[in-house]
Amino acid sequence: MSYKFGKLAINKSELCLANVLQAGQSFRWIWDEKLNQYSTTMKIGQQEKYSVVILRQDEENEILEFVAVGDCGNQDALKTHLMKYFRLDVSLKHLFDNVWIPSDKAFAKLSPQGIRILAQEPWETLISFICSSNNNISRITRMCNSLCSNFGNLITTIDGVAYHSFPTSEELTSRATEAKLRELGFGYRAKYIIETARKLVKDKAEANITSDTTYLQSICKDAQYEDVREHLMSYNGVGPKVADCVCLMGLHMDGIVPVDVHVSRIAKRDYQISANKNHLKELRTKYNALPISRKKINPELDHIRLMLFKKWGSYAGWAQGVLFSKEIGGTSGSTTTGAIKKRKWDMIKETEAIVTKQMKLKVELSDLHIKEAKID
DNA sequence: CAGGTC
DNA sequence: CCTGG
Repeated sequence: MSYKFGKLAINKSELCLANVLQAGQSFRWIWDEKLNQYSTTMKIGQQEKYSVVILRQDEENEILEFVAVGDCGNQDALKTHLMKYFRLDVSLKHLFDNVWIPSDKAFAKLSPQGIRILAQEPWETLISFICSSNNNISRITRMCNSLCSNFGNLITTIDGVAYHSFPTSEELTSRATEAKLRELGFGYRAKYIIETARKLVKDKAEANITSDTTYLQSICKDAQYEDVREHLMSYNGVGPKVADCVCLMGLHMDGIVPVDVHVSRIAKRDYQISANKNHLKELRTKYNALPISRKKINPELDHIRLMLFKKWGSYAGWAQGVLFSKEIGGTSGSTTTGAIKKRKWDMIKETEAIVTKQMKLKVELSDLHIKEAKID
């Protein structure tokens, strides 16, 4: 079967599919080794229905090709959606040259490798990262796909591969149980997923909102980052690390650095970040007013987050993405055969990043406009 | 132990 | 604590 692909000019140093789709941000892109393309299901634009989307980067590495299966009449909508999903309004070259290299020597010997932060669907991001706790990427990938195939809706089957939607909070509450999830190998996270889905259904009803996406976006409205994180941590299985992942990748709070063991190691080893008694006391006082934060936040890790924000600025989360990729190197993703394979780290030759027309034409983000959360 | 949370 | 590499 062949499709009519749309095209988007984008240099590989600005976007490298292998480096962003299989590096632990998203867990549901399927890589077809033979066709050298990626596919998944996603909601396009403001729609609630899921479509199968196929992506590939051509040999010259300067064109991103895309198609939504069975939706060929609406190529522009997909193009607009992908520009938001990949955040093509943000130039990595600009961040390297004008922000990170001048302020951080570690970036001087690095170059943009097409590693960027995605704007993912927040509900899927929340559940995916609940699954990520104390876990490895290949199992997280299996779990996310298991949620879709067991509790999502069948969208279509292509070349023998069945594509499902990511289940909504209602679908999870009505179709899944903790016992069933345990059988499927979710371990102790089974309870977190069920309870989070239930609470989201309840929260949405109280807010009179039907869409998971819209609801989670609505908690950012007129809210500071600290309040958004407090709200996210009201869900079971969501601590500061998971909440920050949702803020960064699901709610596009670009300055948020999720602090895990790796980032913590980088911070101490390469940046000599360490909190003194005053710092920690200040943070404890600050979170005293927020009952859940007070309970869940580790002041020492939160201090690292703040110091890295100070170091890297309003796109600190993106800087973390770059360094993190370097730290853990290649990782695994799923393929059409279901096998989890080691991924080759996709290095880019040192070419001058070309700011494409699409980059200059800043994407209209009107329907995504969420009041920028203030970060200190 | 694995990109934490209870 | 679940599970698996």
